Amino acid sequence: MHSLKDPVKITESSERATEERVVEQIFEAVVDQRLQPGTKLSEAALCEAFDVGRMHVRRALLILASREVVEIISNRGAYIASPTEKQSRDVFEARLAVEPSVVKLAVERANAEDLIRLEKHLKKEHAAHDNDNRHEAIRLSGSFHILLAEIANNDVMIRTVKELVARSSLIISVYGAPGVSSCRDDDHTDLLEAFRKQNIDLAESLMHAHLNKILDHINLNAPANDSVDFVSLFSKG
Amino acid sequence: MHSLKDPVKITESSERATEERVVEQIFEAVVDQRLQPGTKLSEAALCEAFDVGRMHVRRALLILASREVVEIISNRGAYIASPTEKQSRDVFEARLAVEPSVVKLAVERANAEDLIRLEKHLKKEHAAHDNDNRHEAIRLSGSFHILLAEIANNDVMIRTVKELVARSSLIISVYGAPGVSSCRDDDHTDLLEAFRKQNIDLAESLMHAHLNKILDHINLNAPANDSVDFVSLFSKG
DNA sequence: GCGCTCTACATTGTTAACAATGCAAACGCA
DNA sequence: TGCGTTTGCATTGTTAACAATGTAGAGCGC
Repeated sequence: MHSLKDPVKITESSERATEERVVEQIFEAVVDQRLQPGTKLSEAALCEAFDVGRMHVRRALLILASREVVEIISNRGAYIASPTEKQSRDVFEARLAVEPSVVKLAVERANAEDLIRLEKHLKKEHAAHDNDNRHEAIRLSGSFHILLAEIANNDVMIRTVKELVARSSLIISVYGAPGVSSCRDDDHTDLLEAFRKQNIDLAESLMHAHLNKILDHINLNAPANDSVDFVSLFSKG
Repeated sequence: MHSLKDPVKITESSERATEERVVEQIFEAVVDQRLQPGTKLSEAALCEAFDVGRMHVRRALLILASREVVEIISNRGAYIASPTEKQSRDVFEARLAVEPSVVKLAVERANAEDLIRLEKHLKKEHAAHDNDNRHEAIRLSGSFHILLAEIANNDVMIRTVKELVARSSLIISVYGAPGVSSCRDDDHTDLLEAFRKQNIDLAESLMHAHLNKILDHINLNAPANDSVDFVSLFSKG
């Protein structure tokens, strides 16, 4: 068909970047809490919003469901997930297991350029906070953790952290103390200090403490399983 | 339509368990190396093998691709992934980060019943080894790690470990020393000992050592990026 | 009016036909 | 014979129609 005399790729790439793009966008909207748990994601609406066919929308929803960011109920549609208490505990347990290692690798591998990226990011975070730009602040707060995984330069960790950050946003929506929506108290800045000092142990323990602090603002009155606790449910208080 | 007088659910669940099933099966085949890297997964073949429609096959492949166990190339089809060196390093880095935490939680939470499950599993592993049942041995060796995540009772970790174990099988296929296909040297039994003693630190360090031992049998002659090393490629020897 | 049933509509799930692309074998030409 | 081209087939990608299910509202008996 087209040989040497056809140096230009015709289709460039129809590729399946389509659903990737949709997934990304929904992820972002979940992270900065523009999409709340329980929100229905109707196929028609998404088709219009992203200007893509129903097939791509359904495939995007399937990927999101496989990451437990979206729940698909047969014959009823797709909804932003509402994490159960068990799921919430699993997510933060996983974050406590993974993210200290992420930050360890990040400190080991960060170069001058990475430090600048971190600085710039923190400036933006502070700016968003000062301007009371809530969505932006939450988004940046989450993407700080993702930036660490990028500096660690590990694709598995990047993907994992992205998922866990998104789900954390949902957890905070459901169980979080009202108003408290992100790490406001500059733990992130302390972490940058640890980067500058190349102090791995410090960075790890800061991350550990940071995640526990987030967890402190979340109200998981943990029965071991997911059954409803009728006693506390009907006790006056 | 059907009200009180219809106490039985009609459809039981057409649900999307269809693609879940296909995903599971392919995962298993990858883990025990019946499916090797580069193997083409044609839609028609899978439709026949699992007796499902093309739609479900495509959706299953999409999920597998999102876990980087298969690679989908536009207009050419789906193939079992051939991990690059970078990807391989990422996978084992992630395992080293996650699995010690998994085993830590597992030891903390294991009850008598769990110990029995572990014992039974190890017996099967040994039996498979003694009978030179290679596929079975590899499968059990992988599912030991998954069993630990199940005992840890953390769904995120279960899903993560499943993915990492499957990808490890692919990595071993590509970069592993021939013949060495799994943890044969009873590190798993040592781990059970740590469970019995409820020695968390021991269990963590055993897991760490165990993963590093696997890594020792893998030949990642690591250039920092994935570009081909033409110098060594064309040097005699 | 209250509750139930039934009907009409909206949404999701599935299938099948069609379009586009890649691949391989046959052909032609030097 | 070797290389490039062409042509036909096999496979994947996309769309649109159809089937099935859920939902809301009207109708109706009590």
